[in-house]
Amino acid sequence: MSIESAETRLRLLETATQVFAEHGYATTTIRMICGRAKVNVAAVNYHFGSKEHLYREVLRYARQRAYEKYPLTYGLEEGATPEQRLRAFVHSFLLRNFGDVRNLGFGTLTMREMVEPTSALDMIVDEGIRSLFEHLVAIVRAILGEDADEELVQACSRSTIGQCTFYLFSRTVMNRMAPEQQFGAEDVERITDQIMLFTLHALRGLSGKKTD
Amino acid sequence: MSIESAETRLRLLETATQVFAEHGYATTTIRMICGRAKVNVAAVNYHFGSKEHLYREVLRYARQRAYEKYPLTYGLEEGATPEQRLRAFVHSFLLRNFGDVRNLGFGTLTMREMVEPTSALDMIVDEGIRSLFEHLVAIVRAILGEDADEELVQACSRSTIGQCTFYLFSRTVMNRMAPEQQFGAEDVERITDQIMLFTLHALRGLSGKKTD
DNA sequence: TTTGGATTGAAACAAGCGTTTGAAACATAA
DNA sequence: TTATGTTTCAAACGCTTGTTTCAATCCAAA
Repeated sequence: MSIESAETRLRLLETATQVFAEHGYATTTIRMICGRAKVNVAAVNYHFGSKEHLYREVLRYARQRAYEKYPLTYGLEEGATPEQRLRAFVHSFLLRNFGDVRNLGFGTLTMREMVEPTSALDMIVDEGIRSLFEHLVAIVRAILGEDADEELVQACSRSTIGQCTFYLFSRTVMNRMAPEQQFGAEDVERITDQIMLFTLHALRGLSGKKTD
Repeated sequence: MSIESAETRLRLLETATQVFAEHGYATTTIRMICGRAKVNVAAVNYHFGSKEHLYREVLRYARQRAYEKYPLTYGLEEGATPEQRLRAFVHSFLLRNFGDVRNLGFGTLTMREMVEPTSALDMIVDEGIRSLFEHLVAIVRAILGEDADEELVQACSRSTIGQCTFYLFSRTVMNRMAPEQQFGAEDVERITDQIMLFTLHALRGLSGKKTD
């Protein structure tokens, strides 16, 4: 494979990430992607085999880049407290999913896949979401106490990540309801603070208790 | 319009609600709907004008039926406390959005519209979500205290509804990660309890404080 | 410079889409 | 029964889709 061929492939990957994120899998056409990437329509099938294969490569590509830049322990030092690790989790989650124009695609692509699953959802779950959630559960368990009821730990983990995903899923609606208050990259710090404030009060109040 | 014509129209509406909820607007074809409803493909354009007009009618229809059955004050008596009103809000939200097979469509349709907006999103926001959120904000303000910082009230409202929407948006993923623990209509009571437990501890902890 | 596989490009392909057509079937009132 | 407007139906319309074709072009090795 020549250098130029690799460049075409990469340009297709980058462009397709944007277009798939903007329009979703079904609505995106190969001609949209190729038009914006300034390559021939046959290039997708030559380099990736099909629209679906390109899409799967896009998902991998976006995820890898997002986690490289913002790992689960983003900005964390050795021997951090559970509270610090929770903050790093929330903060990196927000950054990874909509904190940067350059990896804008990842959060949107994942979100779309969750709402309108293609065959690629299993890949996303197995290669990302599962370990993400387990990471969170471990932190929540550490805060609640190691002997906390498992169902309570799970429920609190869902409540915590639910607050985070809200800013991803409800972005379009919130921006329409309160256009003066956008939720973008520059608001990540403030949102992190608010989620932490809410969550830590809840977890401390529940610490050492049983569910129901 | 004859009785049979009205029946055809209604059958199209019901069937279209299911199919749009299952596949989304773009992926759904008129032939899918008409095939399942056992009417001719021309019926959609005859009774509704176009696929898009049918879709908008479906959104109205699903919303009206869902709110009729589960209003914001579902099961609430006069003079209820803010905590009781919050519980009714969470409970009715869950029931309305995925608590019943008969109004399965509403939550899914709204969710899809939020992630992949069509021109109908403004309608959804103006005729439903805006007042829903304001209703919640009023409750949260009552719990935090009337002189609570407005930004804190807003943030806590987002954290609260974020927990609710999680069970809607992340359903596909949660069911894949833990197939033995499904989140369906029979789990609404338990989920309501868990959200309330988490949220009330957070709100009580924050009561009377300022955000920073 | 010549050769041969890799890559690109314009054009065409079959299939499926939303929509339209016009005749047939139906229902209702004179 | 006849006349009139409504509703259904099979078929076709024009268009877009993902994909394929095959000649033109490129580029490194011989």
